Amino acid sequence: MKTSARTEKIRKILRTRYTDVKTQLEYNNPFELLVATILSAQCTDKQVNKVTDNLFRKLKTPHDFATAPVEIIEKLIKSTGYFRNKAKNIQNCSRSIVENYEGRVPKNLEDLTKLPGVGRKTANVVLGAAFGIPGIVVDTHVSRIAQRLNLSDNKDPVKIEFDLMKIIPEKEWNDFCLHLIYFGREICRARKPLCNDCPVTKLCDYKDKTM
DNA sequence: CTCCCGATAT
DNA sequence: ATATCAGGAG
Repeated sequence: MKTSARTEKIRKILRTRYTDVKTQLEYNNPFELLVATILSAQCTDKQVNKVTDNLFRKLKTPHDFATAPVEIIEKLIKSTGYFRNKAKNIQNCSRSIVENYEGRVPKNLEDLTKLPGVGRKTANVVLGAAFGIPGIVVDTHVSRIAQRLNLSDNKDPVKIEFDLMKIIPEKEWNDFCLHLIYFGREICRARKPLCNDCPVTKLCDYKDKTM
């Protein structure tokens, strides 16, 4: 089967299975989403929501985060892991937003990725969810599934990003990645993927070796 | 490449 | 005990 036809079928199956997808992160504005996404590195969304609920009650604006003692931020986000790096990054990120962007989260990839602690994955999450700007979000799920479904031969996240950009219509970029993420959590899990329950198994050559 | 790092599932 | 969780920086 041609790659495009196979990709089309995969997209359709996932689209049908997962309607109305969105990030599980809880936020009230672009800045909160940025902070929540930085916190979500190597951490579940659920765990992030647990701390941001309280965090955003104590600290609201970029200015609040820029001027708070970093130890306070560390304490508030500790349970998300990597708390020293994340606290420092969130603070420096907030300072940059205050100093360089008039207190507003920039709306383009180039400026976003200049912020400390913000890579392409985080930037694309914010662009997509907060501003409706299309982007391919390559996280651990997207990376894993792109390889299992043979949508990309590459292991480098940036190369995967560009591979997917070529085979997915731009308007679908955000939803497609969310579909893969939902699919990755439910079926195509890192450990013990549920190949027997998989809706795209006929389009997939990957077979779970642990079964 | 290594380091950062707590919570959870298996 | 170990792998993994919507990664990024040095």
